[in-house]
Amino acid sequence: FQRACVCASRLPPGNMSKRGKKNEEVADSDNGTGPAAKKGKKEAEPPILYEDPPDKLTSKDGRAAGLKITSWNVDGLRAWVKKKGLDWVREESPDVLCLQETKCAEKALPGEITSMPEYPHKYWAGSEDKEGYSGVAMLCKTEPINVTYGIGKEEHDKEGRVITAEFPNYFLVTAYVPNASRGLVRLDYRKTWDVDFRAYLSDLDKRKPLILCGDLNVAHQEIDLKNPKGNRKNAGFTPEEREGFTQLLDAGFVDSFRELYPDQAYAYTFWTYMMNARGKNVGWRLDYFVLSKALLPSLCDSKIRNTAMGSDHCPITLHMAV
Amino acid sequence: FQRACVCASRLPPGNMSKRGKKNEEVADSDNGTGPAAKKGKKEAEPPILYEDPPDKLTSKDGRAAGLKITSWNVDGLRAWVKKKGLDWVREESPDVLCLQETKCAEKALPGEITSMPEYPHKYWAGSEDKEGYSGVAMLCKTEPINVTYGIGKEEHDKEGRVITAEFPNYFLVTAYVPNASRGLVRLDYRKTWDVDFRAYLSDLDKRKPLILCGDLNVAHQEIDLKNPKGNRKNAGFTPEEREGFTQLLDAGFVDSFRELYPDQAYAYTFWTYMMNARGKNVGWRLDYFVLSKALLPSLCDSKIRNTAMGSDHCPITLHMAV
DNA sequence: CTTTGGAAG
DNA sequence: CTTCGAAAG
Repeated sequence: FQRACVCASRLPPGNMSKRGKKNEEVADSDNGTGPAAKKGKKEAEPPILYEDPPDKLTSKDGRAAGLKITSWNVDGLRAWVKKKGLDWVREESPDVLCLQETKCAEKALPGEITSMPEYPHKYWAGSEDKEGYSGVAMLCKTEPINVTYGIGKEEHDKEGRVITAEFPNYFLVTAYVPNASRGLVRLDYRKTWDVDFRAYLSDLDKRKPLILCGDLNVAHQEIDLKNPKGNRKNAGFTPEEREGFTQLLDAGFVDSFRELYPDQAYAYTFWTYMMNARGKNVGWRLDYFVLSKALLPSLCDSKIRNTAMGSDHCPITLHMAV
Repeated sequence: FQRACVCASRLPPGNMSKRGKKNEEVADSDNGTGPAAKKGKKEAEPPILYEDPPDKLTSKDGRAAGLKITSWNVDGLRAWVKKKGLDWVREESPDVLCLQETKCAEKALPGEITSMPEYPHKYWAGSEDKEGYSGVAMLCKTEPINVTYGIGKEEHDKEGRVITAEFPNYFLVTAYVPNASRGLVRLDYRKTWDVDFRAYLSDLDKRKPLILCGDLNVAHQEIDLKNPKGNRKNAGFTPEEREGFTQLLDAGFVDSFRELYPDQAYAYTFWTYMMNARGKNVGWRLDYFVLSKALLPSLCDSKIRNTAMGSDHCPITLHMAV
């Protein structure tokens, strides 16, 4: 049942050759190492999988994890519910559940989730214009002090992309960052978003440290996707989007997974449904827990739950000793 | 497995009461006879089903059936193929198979049907403007003398609704007649169609007798649908559409099923997918084999294959001694 | 490849 | 309720 693979190399993949197709998001084979990498047909090399290690439940300074947050781009809440996503959530049982790409108006939400007693405090944001587009949600076991929607800029706040919850010791922000789209037709908008979103987070951070989670729609470095060479001109791995993420970190934030596992390759959170990408682990790390530096001492673990099915993204989970 | 019911009353249903809803196409219960027909909630009366009698394979004048034609509105050829519609067809094995609402461009046809060796002669007509709309097909074991598309009037021939095949002793016409639509927004067009289509058939009939089959999108008389009272203002049972069919018959044609079974109620070929209409046999007879009067002596049987699944219509089959 | 709402039935 | 193509990812 569980994917095999134990000894994933700790180094990023080597030379990526002959991109084939045109500008598709993932290359089909393109692992290009070893004797099987011949010129002709693709050789069906065994995929290099990634097995997330057991959860570490203490911080560096020895405090016990007391806060568990899960984030999942569900790619359509209703389909995801039908595919038993909520069963997995009940098993995982995080204190806070953050969802992206719900694609569902609040009035069309399935009863299975609106009636979930484990999470009495539920917050929904949907796209105001296009039904069934974008949308994020936050479900909490304990009630936040305050909850806000959007990032305070009219031009960004009509697509249901951000929910911010204030808790006593931190802000929790969940976000579904705009996709630059095929042909990068929305890259200019994305750059504006990145600037404004970073400003929003920096302002919050002045008041209280924050945890940002969600689908940030960028693979930061080459190690964060299977086929970096072939995707430099594709949405999610353009220099502009990568630079946006770098600038976010430079503003005083930390990529929790990369902080803990600086050299871990093949660890992805998204695989296109096309070309059996997930079966071959041809993926991207697009989903993150980003922390204010002040929260770093409380970080226990940052997990990638890549055996959980129900979407083209897998869930990620954060353990904090707060 | 097979639907029960043997003793369906030979009389049309009695008083239809309290229409409920607004102008939905089928009423939910509304059978309104017997002691269970009380004022309040619907009582879940057992549905009156219809079991088609065994095929009669000789004509009145004692000749053996030698031609078998099946007509089926498949409501989307690709979905119908996935639902094993072709398995049923292979079992039925008609000499000619006529399909309506294929909703499929010729280049998108599934290989399962384009490669079917039992039918070497295949003819396709699709909507020229809207992909995935309308469309009819005819598959033949033996090659027709000639095949034409449409009814020879520009204004009607862009939606892939008619194929005419000429055989030595008859024309075979398959048609998907335009639906008058919700709110009867296309009833005016339908009336024009009915006039022109009737003229087309009359012209053909002067040359050689014809068999017309397909989804004619009208229930002719009250006996031809479960809820006549409630549907007088709905597409498929307006006075105008019914009169169109009457005028067709007056032009020298015969409704083969009604000819053989003049009083058979509850015999339907279409049930809306909504409200479990098929399970309750709340249906309409919309699919017909209509014959030139000259072919009446050759009529053996006109069947309703209402156990065949895969569409919101069931197939119908004609046996002729030609 | 898969989700969604929209048109059509 | 179910089909389909479109937009989006």
